[in-house]
Amino acid sequence: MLDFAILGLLMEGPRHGYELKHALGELGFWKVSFGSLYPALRRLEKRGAIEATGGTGRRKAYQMTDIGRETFDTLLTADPDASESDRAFQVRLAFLAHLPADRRVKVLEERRSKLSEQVKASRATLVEARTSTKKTDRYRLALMEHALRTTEADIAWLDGLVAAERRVATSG
Amino acid sequence: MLDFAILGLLMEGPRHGYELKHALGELGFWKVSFGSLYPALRRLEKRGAIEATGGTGRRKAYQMTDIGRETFDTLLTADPDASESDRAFQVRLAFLAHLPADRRVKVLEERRSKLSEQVKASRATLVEARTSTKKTDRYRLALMEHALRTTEADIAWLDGLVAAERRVATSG
DNA sequence: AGACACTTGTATCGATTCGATATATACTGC
DNA sequence: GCAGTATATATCGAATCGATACAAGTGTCT
Repeated sequence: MLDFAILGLLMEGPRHGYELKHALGELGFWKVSFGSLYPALRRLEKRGAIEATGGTGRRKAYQMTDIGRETFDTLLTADPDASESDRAFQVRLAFLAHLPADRRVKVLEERRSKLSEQVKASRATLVEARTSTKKTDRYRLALMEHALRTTEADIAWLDGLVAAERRVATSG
Repeated sequence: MLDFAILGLLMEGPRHGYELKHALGELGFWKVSFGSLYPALRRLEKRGAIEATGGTGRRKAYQMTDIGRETFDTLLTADPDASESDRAFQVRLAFLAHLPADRRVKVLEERRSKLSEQVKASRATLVEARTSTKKTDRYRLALMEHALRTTEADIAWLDGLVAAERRVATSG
């Protein structure tokens, strides 16, 4: 998953570790640690997916290999199973532009339907908590409500993305 | 952190592993894996913070010990450093009721100020991305905007909690 | 009654990721 | 020339994940 993210970024040109960390951090949903990043780079290098090209000074720039491009494409194309984590989806979305335009909406809609399930379950739990004889702690109730509202907001956001996608498809 | 969550739940009475997992999952922000949970239970047991009491059938119910209550109180009272993760905050919030009422607002406000910082940084990055010569990928832009809006919503939510807190303080 | 699926429940394995820390150079403002 | 910050790579131990195994209990269809 980190591997996929790294490969995605390297698709646009060589980068060194520090740069990769910041590029990922800028996306706003994940501050990768060096303890994850450097091992991941070595992992990818060992698999032959990336290779180090001399970088200026201390820098060690990495670039894609043919194997890397293949790996990226495989991961990108593999249809996401139901157990995909939030983070995995967001990473996938970050590189969705690499997927053929006609397959993008499907990714968004599958995510949407997963979140809808979550909302359903979440609502049921809330009702349960509110009507239960022994009343739930108010902070925990607040957390549950917040989680629900956040997921609903995520769905609305996805709807916006789908709409934008269709707009681009018809106008382009 | 998981340890703290487990202790917090056990403060309200004995539970077995499976129950703990579901109770945490219901909060909506964390589906703990068994691979985390069972080792955590063994960890806590070894430290003497919890002890197994016979449970029905296969079940192994755990309950707090004096050491456990001490540990929980220490973790609860320790003021959260700046590097506290999202999850750590949410867990802390779940058990905020155990903290004396007059100290709760401070926890919420510290969290708020941390998120405000994040928003500031996030806005700057967004402006950068939008005005940059080479335009940022539209999906990545969407992710950045969404992260920003989510954080703003979190802040509004916290404001609501603070308001509720003060209301309770004056009325009670 | 027997067969089947599903939920409940504990447990462990390897791999990933985190958070902290070490180390050192480059640049920036005073 | 000095302090402070940003840049940069690296590694360690511990926490967590995701998958999987195993098995008892519960319901339900025929």
